[in-house]
Amino acid sequence: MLPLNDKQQDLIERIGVLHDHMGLRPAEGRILGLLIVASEAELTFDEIRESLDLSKSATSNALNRLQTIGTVEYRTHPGDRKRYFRKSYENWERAFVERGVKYLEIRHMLAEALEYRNPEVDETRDSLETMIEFLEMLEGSMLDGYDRWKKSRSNRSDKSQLR
Amino acid sequence: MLPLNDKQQDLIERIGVLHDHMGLRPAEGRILGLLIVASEAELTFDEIRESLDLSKSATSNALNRLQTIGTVEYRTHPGDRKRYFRKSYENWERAFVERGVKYLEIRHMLAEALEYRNPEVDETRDSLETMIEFLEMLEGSMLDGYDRWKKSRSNRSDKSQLR
DNA sequence: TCACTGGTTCTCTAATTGCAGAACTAAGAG
DNA sequence: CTCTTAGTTCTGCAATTAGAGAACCAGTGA
Repeated sequence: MLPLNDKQQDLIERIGVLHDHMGLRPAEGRILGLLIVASEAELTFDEIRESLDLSKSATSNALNRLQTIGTVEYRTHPGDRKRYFRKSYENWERAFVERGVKYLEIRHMLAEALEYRNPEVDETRDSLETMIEFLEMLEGSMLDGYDRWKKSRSNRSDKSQLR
Repeated sequence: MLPLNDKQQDLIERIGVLHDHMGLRPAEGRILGLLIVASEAELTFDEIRESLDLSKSATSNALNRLQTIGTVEYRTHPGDRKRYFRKSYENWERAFVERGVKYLEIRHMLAEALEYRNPEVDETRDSLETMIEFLEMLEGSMLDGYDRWKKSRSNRSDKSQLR
C-alpha cells in the first residue's frame, strides 16, 4: 500500500474534481491525481486500485480511457508481467491548445449568428461584434505566447545539447 | 411562432451542444443559442417555449438558472405583463476570465504536487516543472492581451464621447 | 368575484452515468 | 495440464440528471 498522507489524499481529490469538470469520470480524475501526486515514478494496476479503493473493472476501464486520451501510459519491465503506469507528459500541450480551439469555435458560431440577425431591429449586434473581437484578441495572445514559449524552449535544449 | 430557417435551427443546436460541454443543461444551451441567433431583439417566455418545443417548467427553470448565472436578463414593457428575455452582454468577459483562472488553479495544484514528490526517485519532476512554466506563460499572455484590449476599448469609447 | 394570463413549483419518470462484482481470458510457473 | 497472476469484459444496480405534466399562485380585467 502506498504511503499517502492526508494532504496528498486531499490534493488527489481536488485534482480529481478539477478533471471531473473537464469531462473525465471521477475515477479517472482521481487516478490522474494519484499519478501526479504519488512520489513513486510509476505505479502498478493494483497499487492504483488499492490506493483509490476502486474495483478492478473501474480501474481497468479508467486506465484504458486515460491511455486512449493520451494522458497516461505504461511501461513493462523485463521478467515482470505487471504494467507500470505513469502520467504521460508527451502531448499535454495539445489539451491546452484544444481548449484554445474552443474559443475559435465559439467565435465562428457568433459570426454565423451575426448573419442571421436583422440589422434594423437589432440593438445587440454591437455586443456580438465586440465579443467576436475579444475572442480574436484572446486567440491571438495565446498563440503568440505559445510560439514564444516554443522558441525559448528549443533554444534552451539547443544549448544543453552543446555541453 | 418565430420564423427560423433550417440553418438557424441547426446553429441553435450547435451552440446548444457547445454549452452542454460547458456545464449547461441541453435546454439552457438551446435557449442561449436561440437568443443569440434569433433576429428579434428580445423574446417572450412563450416564444422561447414554442420555438424550442419545451415544457413551461423546463423553460422557466432554464431561464431562471441562466439569469442567476448572468447570461440572460429580461425587460418588461409598460402595460404588458410579459417578460422580454435577451442575452445579457454585461459580464460575459467574466466567463472567459474564469476559464483562464482554471489554468491558475491547475498550476497551483501542480506546484503543490511537486512538494510531495520524491526528488531522488523522480524522473518526471522536470515535466511537471515544464508544465507549470507553460501555464504561467499562458496566463501571462492572456492577461496581457486582456489589458491591451481593455485599454484600446476605453480609448475608443473616449473618442466616441468627444463627438 | 370569477376567469384568464404569465409564470412558478412540485411530483414523477425516462434516460444516462459510473461503478461494483463476477465471470472470463491470456500468459507464464510448477 | 493445472494453478496463479494480471488484467478485461459483461451484467446489473444505485444515483443522478433533465425535463414533462399538472397543480398552483399572483396579478389583471370584466
